[in-house]
Amino acid sequence: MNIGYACLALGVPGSEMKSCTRKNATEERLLSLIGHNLDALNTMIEYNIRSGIRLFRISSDLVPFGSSLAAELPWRTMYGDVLATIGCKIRNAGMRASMHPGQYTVLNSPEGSVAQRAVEDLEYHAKVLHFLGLGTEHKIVLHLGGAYGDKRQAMKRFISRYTELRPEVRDRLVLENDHRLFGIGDVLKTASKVGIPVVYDNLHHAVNPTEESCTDLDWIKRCGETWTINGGPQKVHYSQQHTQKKPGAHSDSIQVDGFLAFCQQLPDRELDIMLEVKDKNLSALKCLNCISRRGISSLEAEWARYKYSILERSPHNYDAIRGLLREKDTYPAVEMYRLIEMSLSVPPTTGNAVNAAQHVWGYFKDRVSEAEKARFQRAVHKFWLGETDLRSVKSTLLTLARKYQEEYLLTGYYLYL
DNA sequence: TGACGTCAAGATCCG
DNA sequence: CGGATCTTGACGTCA
Repeated sequence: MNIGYACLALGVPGSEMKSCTRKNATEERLLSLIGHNLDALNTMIEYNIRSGIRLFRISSDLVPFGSSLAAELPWRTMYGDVLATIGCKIRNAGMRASMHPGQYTVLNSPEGSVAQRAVEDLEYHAKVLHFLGLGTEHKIVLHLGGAYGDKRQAMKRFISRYTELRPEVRDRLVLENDHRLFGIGDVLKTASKVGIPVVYDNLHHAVNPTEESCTDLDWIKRCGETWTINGGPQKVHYSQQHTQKKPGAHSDSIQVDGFLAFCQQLPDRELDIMLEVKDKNLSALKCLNCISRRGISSLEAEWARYKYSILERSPHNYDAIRGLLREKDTYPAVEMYRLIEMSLSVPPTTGNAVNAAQHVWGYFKDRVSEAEKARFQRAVHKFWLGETDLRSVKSTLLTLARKYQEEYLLTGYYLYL
């Protein structure tokens, strides 16, 4: 079973994507952005391989305005080497990549120009995967589109537009249920008419269920039948409801117990699970560490990345986790992540937050300029007085960590959580 | 016409 | 001036 995350990685220096607005989008600028983003993608792929993550969604913004302004630019030739390198790494690692145009790519729109732009957008996505040298098991996930007051008609229009797509696009396209209009029943009905594989999204289903009273497992089995041999293993999307926000909003992190319960009822066959969650790779690593025994050193590495975030919220749990990891012949993954989740669910007290920030400050306090020192102290002081929030203290520290290349802090989670 | 979702760019504010 | 923080942009549908 592969578990993956979408588009960007936290705590991976050099993986940041860039973009620009339409009015600043000269050819020159676009080409340089594409070069930068390909390097960033390469960095993320290398991180994934290092971390044992073998499922990854490539951001649609890899090529800014890829289906319009940049569509005719020679980025394939200019960046042929990086493209080949990235593709090789993905294939050699047995990693599966995917892409997912957003809610604004609407193939079934009654408006011809909207549908045409959707076609161009899908062609752009297929081009990225093709230029990377990836086979058709590396999919493009799409929603059915709009309803326009007549769902059946809208589903029919999707099918007719789908059949007109170029084979390069059609062979990669898979359909996902959405959280508002087309439930998994609608999607299966539509997809089965033309043989499109279906991605089941559990949270979309929870928010927008299909009439029939089926469990996640039932739907996953039914979707499984749509995945043929050359399409690769079945894919599902898994996410959890954010406890504060409106129904359908993704949680900040995947709760390990909910995830394990979901996994336990899965069919006994190959399945790729794409997590949709704010903390991205952090949850992917967590889930991987919890479903397979990856050695205590893997947990120690995780602890090193989490520890200041725990220190600022729960010094008690900080000690408890250190205690857990002291037993070298155990593998207390689930216990450790439960303690981490428990800690992260409460906001830091002012005193603990300042204490943790001072610990982190210790990494470069001897090297910084007087001005930087003053800036940090002022930020802490204002936070102490309640005049600003912790984010400003952390962003000051992040700026310093970048400037002084403090790898340990840049690859830890404290500055990003 | 604004909400929806998501990210970084761009604009502005501040010491 | 440089860095922190806020607002805007990009996209289409629907209330």
